[in-house]
Amino acid sequence: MADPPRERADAARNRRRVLEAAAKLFREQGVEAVSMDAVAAEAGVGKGTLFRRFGDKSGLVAALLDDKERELQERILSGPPPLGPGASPADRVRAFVASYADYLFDHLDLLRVSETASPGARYRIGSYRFWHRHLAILLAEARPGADADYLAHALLAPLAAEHVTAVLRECDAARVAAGLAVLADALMSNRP
Amino acid sequence: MADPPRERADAARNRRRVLEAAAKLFREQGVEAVSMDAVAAEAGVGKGTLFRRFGDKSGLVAALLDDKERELQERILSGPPPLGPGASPADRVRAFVASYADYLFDHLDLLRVSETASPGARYRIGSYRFWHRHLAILLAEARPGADADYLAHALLAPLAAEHVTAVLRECDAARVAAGLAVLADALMSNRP
DNA sequence: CAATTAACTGGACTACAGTCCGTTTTCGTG
DNA sequence: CACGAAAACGGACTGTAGTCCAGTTAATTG
Repeated sequence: MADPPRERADAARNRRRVLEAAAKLFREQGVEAVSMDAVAAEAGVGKGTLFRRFGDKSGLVAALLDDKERELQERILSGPPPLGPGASPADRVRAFVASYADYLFDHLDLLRVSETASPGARYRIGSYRFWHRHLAILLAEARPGADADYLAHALLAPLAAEHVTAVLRECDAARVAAGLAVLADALMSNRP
Repeated sequence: MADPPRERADAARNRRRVLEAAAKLFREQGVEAVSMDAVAAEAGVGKGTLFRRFGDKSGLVAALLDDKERELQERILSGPPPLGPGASPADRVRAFVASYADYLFDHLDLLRVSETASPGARYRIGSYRFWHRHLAILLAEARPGADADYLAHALLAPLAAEHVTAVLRECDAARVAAGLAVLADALMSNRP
């Protein structure tokens, strides 16, 4: 019934070429310095192809991050506690914030570009929805009565790549991680 | 000794023209839709002049916001408590978050452009420094031992115009304001 | 294996941000 | 008022993001 719409061979070939070219240029020159023109040229592909496939730079970078991101999501959905299921909501929130911060520190440049390439990009990407949903469920469980949906957004705000980049100019990574933990703790405690 | 370097008459005239033109176009077409070319044309001024004076769109918008921003800063520095001096640090933080949120809701479009025109713009503007410093001082007083500097950044993160814009697509302003209050409360409570 | 068709391709094209630099204007000084 | 330096002007110029569409190519079908 549902025909499986397979990816055409040339399309697959070009996708691979583009991702390899992008990875190479980003490694050599830094993510921000590389233009889409340059990626297309290095990949031996027209601009139209590049944009048709990835939408914009944010999409291209997101494709490069896909594996790492999926791995973190797997650990959340079915990995060992406290990040995975089994621990208390409070512990899982703390574990998420810590793990996400690690992920962020490791891929700060890519994430910053992916989140800021177009206005509001961060909040439209599928993965933001994932992180938000995960936190909202845990917060609702840990703090019944609170506006878990909003608080999840608020807790993700200081995890924005651009925010962390700016803060890292004054505070080192350890302070940021510790501060985030304090913030998570504060939010998880049911205050009078 | 220090010669007072006055602003030249033509410079003043053009500055006024540009700000009037920008205000008009922003009002008519929305901030995002107006190009710098259009502002220069409407003002009857060359692009070079526009960029020399305001740097980029972020700077132009910041100039338009200047009055409102200064007013809020005045109220913080010397207005009545709890926003101004005299109230407890916790109350002043709460009052700041509420007042800043109002300011944000009132000028969301301008602020979003001003914060996102160039990468990291938000954190370079002088006013960010002001808000941060204010919060850091209050937090240090209310939570001795905590990393007030980092926590001030973290509390400003969900007050980013782009963040609020994105969240407003799901939560109305009242929920955002209430959520911010909860967040501020959580941060001010000295937990075990 | 030829015909069909849907998807993919690539580069010319538009619009915008931001720079550069030769020219013009202002304003203090003699 | 004339002059010269400093400041400001403005528009041509460069580089980039993103669009568009006429031509090409891969899969499918009889």
